[in-house]
Amino acid sequence: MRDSASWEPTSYRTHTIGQVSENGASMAGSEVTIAGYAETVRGRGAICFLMLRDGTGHIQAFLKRDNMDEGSFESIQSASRESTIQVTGTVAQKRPPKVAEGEPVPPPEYEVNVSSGTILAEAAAPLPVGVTDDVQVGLDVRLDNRHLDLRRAHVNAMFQLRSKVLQYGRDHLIKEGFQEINSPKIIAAAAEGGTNLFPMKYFETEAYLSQSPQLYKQLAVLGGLERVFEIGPAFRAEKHDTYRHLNEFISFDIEGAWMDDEDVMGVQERMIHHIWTEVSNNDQDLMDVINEYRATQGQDAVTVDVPSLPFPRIPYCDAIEIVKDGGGEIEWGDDIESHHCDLIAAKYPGFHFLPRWPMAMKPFYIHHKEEEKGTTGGQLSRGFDLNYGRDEMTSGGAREHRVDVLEQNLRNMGLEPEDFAFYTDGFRYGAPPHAGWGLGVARLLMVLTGAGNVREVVLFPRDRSRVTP
RNA sequence: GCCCCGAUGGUGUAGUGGCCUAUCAUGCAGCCCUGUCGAGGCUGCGACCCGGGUUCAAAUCCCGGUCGGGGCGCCA
Repeated sequence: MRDSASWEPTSYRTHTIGQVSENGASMAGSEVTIAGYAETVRGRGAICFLMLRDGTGHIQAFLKRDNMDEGSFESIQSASRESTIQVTGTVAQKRPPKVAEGEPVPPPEYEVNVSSGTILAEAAAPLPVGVTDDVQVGLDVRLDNRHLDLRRAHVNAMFQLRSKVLQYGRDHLIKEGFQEINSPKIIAAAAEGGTNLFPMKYFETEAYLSQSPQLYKQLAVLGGLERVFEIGPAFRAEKHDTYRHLNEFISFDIEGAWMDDEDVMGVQERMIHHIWTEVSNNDQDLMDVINEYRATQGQDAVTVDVPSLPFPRIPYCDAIEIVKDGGGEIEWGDDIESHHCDLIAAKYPGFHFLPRWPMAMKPFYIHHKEEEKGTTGGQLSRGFDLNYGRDEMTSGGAREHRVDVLEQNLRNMGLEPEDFAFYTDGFRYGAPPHAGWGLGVARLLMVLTGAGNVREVVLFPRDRSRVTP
């Protein structure tokens, strides 16, 4: 539940439910108006218990037929679950619950003795997914009814954590001198070869949805913005169907001048360290809500283990050896696949960088040094990944700032430098060496919250077969 | 794109050719109970994805479709 201590009153309430339930002792006797969802309504003829929930807490409203207008008493008593209800009344201490012999007496709780109330909007029944039911609902049904799914405490907690993660990440980057930018999402050409783009009609011409801010954040740095970051959508028209892929996702990107791959790996590990530290210090209550739910599902609790710095660095050539030693079939030059990552993760649980990939496997904008060769003599690059377990979180690297090499790289990959003139022209008038990375926000959230599917931590996910709601 | 699996009330499930007029939970409706609080008790409501086929008989077996799940590829 959110901390609402500083929230101002609104037209519909004098206090949040959190403000009342957390300050019951000092507020006892004062009149409040609150509003929320009806979590349960227990009627007993002459009296009625209404459990109300808003985004900040729960509280019981106590209704007595003699104390209020009979019509509104009747309507609230017969209200369906999840209806929104506004009540006005006096804060008072609840009668303590019966406890078994020998059990500890719980601390005093407070309720609102209602003098008037209104149903703001009746909820249809039955609910397509229960908000407080024990039955476990399939993900697809939940996503079809995300508006109700979000009312569940642990789902709500995940999205509050998401907001916190972005906040802490922003705070850290700003502290390191990065400034936030927004790059265009409607573009004329592929930013990187390889991934499929969604075409769209743009007046009389054809355009595409951007699959990465890559080229634009580089242009911002070349232009002198020095250190930039962007948190924005990326679109990929790939027909993948896995727990970790979506066709629209939020990419957390940075780019910095006068930096190489090692420098931006440092930025990344410090940022993740900061995020984990802050969550650990400030948001354990949200983790508790998630863990309460996990316990009901027989899942282990997730803990916020602040990773130590620096993160391990396992150069590509070493990673190949680890996979081979673990019995995996792989050769230098092969991609490191998910089952290979399991072998590496067995040795390096937690976050770990995989730097110095073969140049042939990296996009044209990745920098390489001619003298850096792999174990079989192949050209290495200054591109890296950040993995956690078997999952890739980040892809990044030092960028190629030599325009002649950049154009040769394009040609090597079967692309026409002329098609990228808008980009390569940015390198013709003095380009600072620079580096950066792109981080999948939802993948990071999966690690933090223990979510087994990226869709859990995306509000309205877009995959191959889902464009609604 | 490839491989494997699945579809039963609103939701989650039991079910392995006849015991199915289909189980249980949750939900919903109603009744009982004047302080409940995971409320409780009683009564009721509500389902075999669609289209073909096999069979005396199909929720159950076969084929096709649709939708979903898992794995892989590709990536963040």
